[in-house]
This record gives sequence, C-alpha cells and structure tokens, in this order.
Amino acid sequence: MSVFALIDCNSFYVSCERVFNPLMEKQPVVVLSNNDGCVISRSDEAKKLGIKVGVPIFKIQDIVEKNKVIAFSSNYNLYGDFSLRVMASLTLFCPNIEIYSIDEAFLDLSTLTIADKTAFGNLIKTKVKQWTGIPVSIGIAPTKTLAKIANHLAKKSTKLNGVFDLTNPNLIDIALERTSVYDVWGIGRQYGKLLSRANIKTALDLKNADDDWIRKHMHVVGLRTVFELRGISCLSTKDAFADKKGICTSRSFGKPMEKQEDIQQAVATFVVRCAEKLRKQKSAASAITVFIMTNKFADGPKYVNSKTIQLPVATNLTPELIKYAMRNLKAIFRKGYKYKKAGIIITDIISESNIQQDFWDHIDRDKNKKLLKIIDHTNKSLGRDKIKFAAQGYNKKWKMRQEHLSPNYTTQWKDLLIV
DNA sequence: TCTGGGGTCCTAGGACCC
DNA sequence: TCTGGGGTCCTAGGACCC
Repeated sequence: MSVFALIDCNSFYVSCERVFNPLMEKQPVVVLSNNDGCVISRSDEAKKLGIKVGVPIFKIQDIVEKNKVIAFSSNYNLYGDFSLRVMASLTLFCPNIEIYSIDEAFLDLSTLTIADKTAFGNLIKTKVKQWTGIPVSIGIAPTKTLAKIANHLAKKSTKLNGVFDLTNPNLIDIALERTSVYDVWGIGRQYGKLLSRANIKTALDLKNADDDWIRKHMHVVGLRTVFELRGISCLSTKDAFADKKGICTSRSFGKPMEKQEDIQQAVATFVVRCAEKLRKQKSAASAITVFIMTNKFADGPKYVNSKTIQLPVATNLTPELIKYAMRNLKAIFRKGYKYKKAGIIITDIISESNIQQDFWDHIDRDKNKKLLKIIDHTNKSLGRDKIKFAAQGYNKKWKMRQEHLSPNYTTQWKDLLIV
C-alpha cells in the first residue's frame, strides 16, 4: 500500500518573518502581496481578527490600527531561502520527496518501514522547527488527496498537535465526513458549487458519488480525486525539478505609467528575468507574448491587449528576446491610457540542445551565448542586474511599493543579524 | 491613494490527412 | 431507413493549485 506524508509550513511567510523577530510570536502579523496590495499570509492571531486572505490591506485599515497588526512587504529572497532549508531538512527523513510549492512537500513513505507514523511525524515536526525555526503540520495517508485532508485536520485540531496519521481505514470516513467538499484538494469554487447543487456537501459524499456523473461533469481529473478519496492512489510523486513549460514575469507598477518609454523599460526588465529563468533550466523558447493593461478597479478609460510572436529560431538570448518584445509592445501600445501592469510570457519551450537552426540565420549565437554566460555569472555573484541591458533603463519608475520590507537576514552579508 | 504573481492539466472543436 | 471511418495537430478556454 502506498503511504504519503504532506508537510505544510504553518503561515509560512509570517513564520519566516518571525524567526528573527521572536517578540512578534503572539502578535497579529500579516504579509502583503507585491506592491503591498493584498494580505497573502496571516498569523493565527490575524486570522482570529477576521482578516481574510486576499483582502486589500487598505480595506481593513481600521482593524490593522485598532489591533496593532504588523504588516510586512513580501520578501521572496527570505522565504525562498527558508524554503530551501526546510526542504533540505525533510530530505534527511525521506529522500523520496516532491517539493510541491514554496511551503509544501510530499514524502513518499511507501518503501519505508515505520512502526509508529505519528511518532515519526512528530520527530520531523520537532526537528524542522529546531533546525530552521519554521513550524510545520503533517498529514499521513494512503493517497496524496487524503494526506491533504489529514494535514488540514492536523492544523485545525488542538488535540492532534500538528500531526495526523490517517492510514487507519476506520478513521478515514469519520475524517471525510467532517471535511467540506470545498476543502478537498482539486475542488475549487466552480466544482464546489456544482457539487453542492447535486447535494454533495462533504468529502464523504464525494467519495460515495456516482462515477459516471463525476466523469461527465468533472472529467477524468474529478474522477481521480474521487478515487483518491477511496484510497486508490492516482497521483504519483512528480519530479520537482522538471522543466517549466511556460515562464511568465509580470508586475503591477507602483504607480500608473503613461509613457511608452517607461513601459518599455519595465517590459525589457521582465524579458531579462524570463531569459534568466530560461537559461537556468537550459531551455529555449519559440514564442513570446507581451501584455499590458490599465487598472481594472479604477475609473477612467480601460485598455487590455497582448501580442504573441513566433520566433524563427528558438532562443534564450536576452538581446534577441528584448528585440521581439519591443516590437510586440510597439504594436499594442496606445497613447492616453494609464497603465498599471505589464508582463512577458514565454512559451513553446524546448531543450537548448534541440534548437532547430535556420539556414538564413544571421545572429552569431555562440558569441552571444558566451557573453550571457559571463553576465549570468557576474550577476549571480555580485547581485541581480549588476550588469544590465540598456533597454532596462536606469530610473526604475515602475518600481513596486515595498514600504514594510524586512532585511535579507540569510542571503545578504550586510543584513546579517547582530546579536 | 491603495486590489499579486506565478504555474499545471484537460477538453472541445476546428482544420487537416488518408 | 440510410449518409464512412479512421486519425493528428493546434488553439482557446476553463478548471485547478500555491
């Protein structure tokens, strides 16, 4: 029988911020999205105040002030580094690991002999906290979907103390009955509504649902979820380092931008980021999309547009990609709008070693490749954008609002904590 | 004043082939 | 009543995840 453990960090971003600020342990803390827009991570104290995930911070200003809620800007350098530490710790307990997201990982325990799974979970929990400072919750079950539910219950229950072993078949139906169908992994808003209308309200109802009905309305993906609830494992462990099939870099601007020149600089910077990611996984792309949009919430004229171009030769060379992106931007840019967001999407990704040459290609790709290798290396050791492309400009007018940014305690010498 | 930024997988349907 | 029967490839759109 298969056995999976899902390890999920509790309020991950908030927990990262708290590691170096232990005085905040009992205080309500939230972390904001890019541009200090929405709440994306909350401490238990903040959850108790009724602060919902996704709510724009300016809409809850009174709650924040009245309860002295501490807010942080997103610091992905910090969270990324803590994530690496947590995942490295988990690998010591089970090498068969799937890193599912920045704060979650599945361990495939099927081949391990573990007498007491709850004790094993508690050991992991204690050691990860001791080594990294991050609190985690653990759910153990025969399938990934059940492990998710076990994890959810472990988080909610005070009795379980953060670890729940749901491999006992007698417990499964009881657990499913207490789980809303909306809380099942793979059931989002739309399917949740659909199932509710069909009087399928709990995870147990879903487990006992009619296969043909599920197949018809939710296709094979939905049926897989149902099978998983029945203890039949349909989702195997995936390779966490598989190459990405699409790469996107986009940002909202700190303030609305009107001039084409300013947006060009932002877009060029997004291309630089995309190309870096592309080269990192040793891939090349054959299509590039540029999109721009005005603020969808504000009054005033609105405009959204995008353009995709197919490249004659798949590439990961930044200068070439910038050239195509600028051409696309020029085609869709309209004067007289206040732009709020722009982005680059790179698709049709293939391996660098499989690039099909073009007989009439006039770019010296070897020379460019050598140059970019040096630039990547320099920027990696000296800091992002130490060497940058002229198209990126110098005065980052579009820069994000980040008014509550914490130091990079673990990745910058100058931010090292002094005790 | 202020509303995030990444991803994946699947299906239906159209265009085409013999 | 009957209208051939197999395929492939591509794209848009919809669902989901964190």
